[in-house]
Amino acid sequence: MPELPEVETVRRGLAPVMEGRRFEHVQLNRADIRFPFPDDFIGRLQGAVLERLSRRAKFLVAELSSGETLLMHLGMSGRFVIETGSWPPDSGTHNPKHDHVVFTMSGDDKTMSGKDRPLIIYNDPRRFGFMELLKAGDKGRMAELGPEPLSNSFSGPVLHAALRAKKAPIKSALLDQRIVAGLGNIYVCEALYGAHISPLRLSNTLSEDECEFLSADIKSTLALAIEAGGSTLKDFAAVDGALGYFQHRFKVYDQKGKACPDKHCGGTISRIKQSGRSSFYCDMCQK
DNA sequence: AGGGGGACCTGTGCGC
DNA sequence: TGCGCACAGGTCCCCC
Repeated sequence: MPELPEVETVRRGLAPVMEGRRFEHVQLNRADIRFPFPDDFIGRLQGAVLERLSRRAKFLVAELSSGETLLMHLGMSGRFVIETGSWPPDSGTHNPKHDHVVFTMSGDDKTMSGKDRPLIIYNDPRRFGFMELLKAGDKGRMAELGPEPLSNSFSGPVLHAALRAKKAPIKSALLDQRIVAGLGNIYVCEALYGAHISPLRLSNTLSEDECEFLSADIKSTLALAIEAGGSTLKDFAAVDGALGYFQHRFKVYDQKGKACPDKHCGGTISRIKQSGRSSFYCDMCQK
């Protein structure tokens, strides 16, 4: 999926065409993606105003005037495309085969005529994404999330405390959304490289200092990626189709066989499997 | 109870 | 060119 920086980039792209607008029409092209859509999904959305679009970890969180909250998760290959007019889009800019949800938002009367209302199209070839509608106070699938990495609730001491009782490799622990919420495979690899920590290290062996470095590196890696507009991967594009460019800055992710970016190191980036997923690292400078 | 592996899907890129 | 396999950003569920 889109990891935290990509979801934040999507949020920033969607906010101007969704916040303060009413769901005039909701179209579902199938009954389920990863999970079935909520009961009466269309009826509960149509007519409601999307008051605020925020983000928690990798979830998009839309607060509605009805009092309910729409959660949207992009899974591995979900993306949003903004169009105007009617579905299917006639622009030919994308294949509508995997368009699963189409939101037609109310127009801004000052600048848009009726037929120019924004269409927000959810496209997801692998269908690992999902949407939930929550009543007030219900956190749904966000219930177990750990601290938001860019907030003050996440720090070296907080990380150290969370890792203390964990025996799993640090790579697995950082992917565990209960430890810290929003990291995925790419940014875990990148942050561990920055902190000079091997993905193979067992979580409970990290010192307080190492946790301080690691938490700082997680924050800086994510902040830099958000600033760059999210990474561009095969299945990800910013909602307006603009390409991000953080991919050109990956130091280790998908860099197997390349020289360690640290000129003084002289190591080579390896790829190993951990819990069925690829880890990229330099065994010369990550210990 | 924590942790590892498989499942859920489609698409792409590679080697033969 | 075509086929088959490996692999892909995430999460959930089952089993040890």
